[in-house]
Amino acid sequence: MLDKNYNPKDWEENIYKNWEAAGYFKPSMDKSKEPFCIVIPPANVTGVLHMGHALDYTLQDILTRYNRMQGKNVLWQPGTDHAGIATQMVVERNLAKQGVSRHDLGREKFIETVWKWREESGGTICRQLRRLGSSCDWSRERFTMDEGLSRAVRKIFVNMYKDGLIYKAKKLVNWDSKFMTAVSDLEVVQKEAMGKMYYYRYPIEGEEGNFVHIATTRPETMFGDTAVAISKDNEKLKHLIGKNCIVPIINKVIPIIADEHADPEKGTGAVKITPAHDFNDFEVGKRHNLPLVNVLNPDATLNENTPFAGMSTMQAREATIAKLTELGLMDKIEDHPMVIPYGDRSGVVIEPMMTDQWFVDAPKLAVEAIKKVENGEVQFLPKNYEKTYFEWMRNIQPWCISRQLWWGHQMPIWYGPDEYIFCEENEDEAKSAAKEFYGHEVELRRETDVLDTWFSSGLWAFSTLGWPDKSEFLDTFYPTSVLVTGFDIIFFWVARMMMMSLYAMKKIPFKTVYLHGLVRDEHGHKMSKSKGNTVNPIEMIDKYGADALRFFMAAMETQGRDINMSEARIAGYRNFATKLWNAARFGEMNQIDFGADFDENKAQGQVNRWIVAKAKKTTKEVSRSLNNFRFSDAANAVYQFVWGDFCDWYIEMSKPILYGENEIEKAETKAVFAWVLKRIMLILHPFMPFITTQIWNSLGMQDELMLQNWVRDEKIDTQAEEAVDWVIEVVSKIRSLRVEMNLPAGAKLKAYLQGASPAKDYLKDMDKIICSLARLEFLQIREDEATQDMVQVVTSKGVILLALQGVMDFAAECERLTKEITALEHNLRSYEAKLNNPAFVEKAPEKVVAEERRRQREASDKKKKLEEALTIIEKCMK
RNA sequence: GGGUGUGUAGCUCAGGUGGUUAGAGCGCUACGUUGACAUCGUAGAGGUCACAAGUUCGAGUCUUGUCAUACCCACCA
Repeated sequence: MLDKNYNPKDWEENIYKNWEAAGYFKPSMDKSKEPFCIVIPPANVTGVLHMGHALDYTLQDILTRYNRMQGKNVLWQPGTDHAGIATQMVVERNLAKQGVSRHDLGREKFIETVWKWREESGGTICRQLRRLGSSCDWSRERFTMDEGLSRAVRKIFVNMYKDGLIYKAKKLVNWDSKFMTAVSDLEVVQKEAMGKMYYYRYPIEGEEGNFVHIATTRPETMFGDTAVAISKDNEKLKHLIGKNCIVPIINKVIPIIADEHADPEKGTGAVKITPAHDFNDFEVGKRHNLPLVNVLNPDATLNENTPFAGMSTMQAREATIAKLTELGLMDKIEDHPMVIPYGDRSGVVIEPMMTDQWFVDAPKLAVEAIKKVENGEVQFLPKNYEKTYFEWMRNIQPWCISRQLWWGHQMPIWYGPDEYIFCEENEDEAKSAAKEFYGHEVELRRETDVLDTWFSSGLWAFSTLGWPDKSEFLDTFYPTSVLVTGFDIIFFWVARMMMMSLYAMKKIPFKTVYLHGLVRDEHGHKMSKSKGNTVNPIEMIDKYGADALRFFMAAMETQGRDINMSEARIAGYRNFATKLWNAARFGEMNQIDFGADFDENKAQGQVNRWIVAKAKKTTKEVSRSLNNFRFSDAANAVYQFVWGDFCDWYIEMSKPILYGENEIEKAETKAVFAWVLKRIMLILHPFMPFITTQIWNSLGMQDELMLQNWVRDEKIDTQAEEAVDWVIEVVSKIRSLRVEMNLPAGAKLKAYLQGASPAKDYLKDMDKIICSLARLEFLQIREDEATQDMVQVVTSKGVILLALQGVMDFAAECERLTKEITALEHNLRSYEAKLNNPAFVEKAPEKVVAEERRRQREASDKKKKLEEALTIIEKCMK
């Protein structure tokens, strides 16, 4: 039995528990079935569910449930990510509240704390995923730092190192001075800001009063200058090339060199070269063999190579300018728009810094990864993201994978006494390798750096399936079927997965990449905590049910475009669920037996045949749309069928039969009703798994809905469609006329059909239905002419004549209409006068004028309508 | 500087290969408690499909340009 009201909160969580307990999310592992697999984009363990997750996971669950219902062997592989920097940051912040720093604890204790913290709060996002209805196989849940995945990370690392694809190098990298670690290019965000350009001059060595003028946005780095560059094409300045100049304050002599990096058009044409703190200067330095002078400490304060050791860069900048001014070397300071790099997590300015770091040879790995997309083995949807992917991959830089953090996969690298590198999967192997190398046992020192989180995420498609061990799951499900993720993650994750998977497996990780957009607020602004415009999906679920939120996501998802949040719309889909709930209750109240088998092809009644055809058409449309990842088309097709065809028309049309005397018709209609409702449960289930299961179970169905088979390749009987579509047309037109002519709502009209076949034939079966829906006393066929008191309703298949005699008082109505028309005419005159007044039109605000025009148009339209009605009535009176 | 989107009803958005009268939800107006449902029903108002030119028998849809707007990448001494 169904409750009187639709209250999803009462049973959603319970239904989920039953599914999970029964093991329905596990793949069948039936070898004869086609495999289908999605690996979940691992959520940050520290995270809580946001709208982006809700979208991402809803789409995946729809695909998972749909394919499961296709009878495939389906695995949705879940898991979470250790999210190095993000997690370490959260735990450090927690510790700070107790006045403890990670250094107080030491590395080992700190990592213990992180693990403990994960145990306590790490399950949140997975619990929230369950609230959404996600049918992933939780028994296979993985974590990027669990034992198996850590082993995969070490193995890949060792292999790549030995293949020369991972190497250590002293390079200029992006340095985050808050976390005191290197970060990759992708973790740096460029922000525009108004800064200052400082113009000052360096004296030329041995030429009193001669200077080279330079311009810079970062004067405090001048202590790291090891040259000044000028273009050899710079006619004005090229005479200085070859001379030396003096860095003031520290009085250091540096050469003036020729380099094309110095654009004569920019700045002063002469550039100070600071190879240790600028990516361009670094390249210049390499070309000219310039020494590197580091002027910063890891926390971005100035070091002892400068006169301002210990100062922050901003303090040092001021001090430098003050000193230069004192020395009389400042020329000018100008406002200058510039782009400053910030750490995406730390929010502090990123400094290019010379350090020892580890790199993956991404340019080499990219070659295959590009090819597989070019040749179509991997397809991006929407397709234009392939261009973005190519663009990035073809210009890819070596990937800095080492992080000077504590939380993460410590690199499997050991150093011998002479710093010789041993890269092995564990300490024992490293030791024996060292023993072999040195001829005796030695003390080894392990590398303290950890790996970029995305290194382990990059292995996700195969590591979660059991790699490097032999695994039935790996054999069955790799390559996976489709990857669903946000477009913002293409570089971070999709590209890395392509490269790592192709390296490790020699096979693509997935066949299709479906990229969706961002969920924005209702006005299209990006959601952010600082703006305070975030919406919590769990709150939406509490308020409207998970099904409503899911359906919203599906219905809004078109071709990967961004989605604007709309609570009103979610409420609308809750209403849709209520509507369906009540339709099911209607069936229940009419003692419909849902358990009985029925061959829908045997239905005789027009209306029954019609709804069966519509149901099959909708099924086909949903299949076709989901096969092509057209989520909104699929959702809208079901929505329109359930609310429009089934509730608005079929239920109303079946009432006269259900309440009538014809037992044969009644029995068939009940059977068809049951068949259609069950079909709705089936095709709606991927979108709204909770309500469909609840109704299914409440109606006494024994088998589990989510394991039912989807129906394919049905014959659709299109013959019945035309008849019922005409009935709908007739009823709609009569209803319109009733309102337009102001007929009393309860008045029963006499109606006659003037028409030939097929309308006449349709009438045989359906006059009762038309009468009931259009509130007619009767509808008969009439061959002779219409009498005066009749109005014509023209339909596509014949004319319906409505007899108005006795329904309304013609004289009174005539008087009412005339009065109303007179009043409107009066109004129209006043609008016209106003709008013809040039003073009004020119001086009044545009809005007011437009409003006046709108009123005028409205009044004029209404007048026309009333006049038409009056004409009809006058005719009737004759 | 290079690239990718978007611009359709008051609001938020749909409109694969060009084809009757351009759709939906919300909002709005009028009416309505008829034996599933007021979380509802019936009817209705509301659009120069950003602008301009072109291709075509026919353009919201294709081409070119303009304007507006969002994002991505790179660079900026």
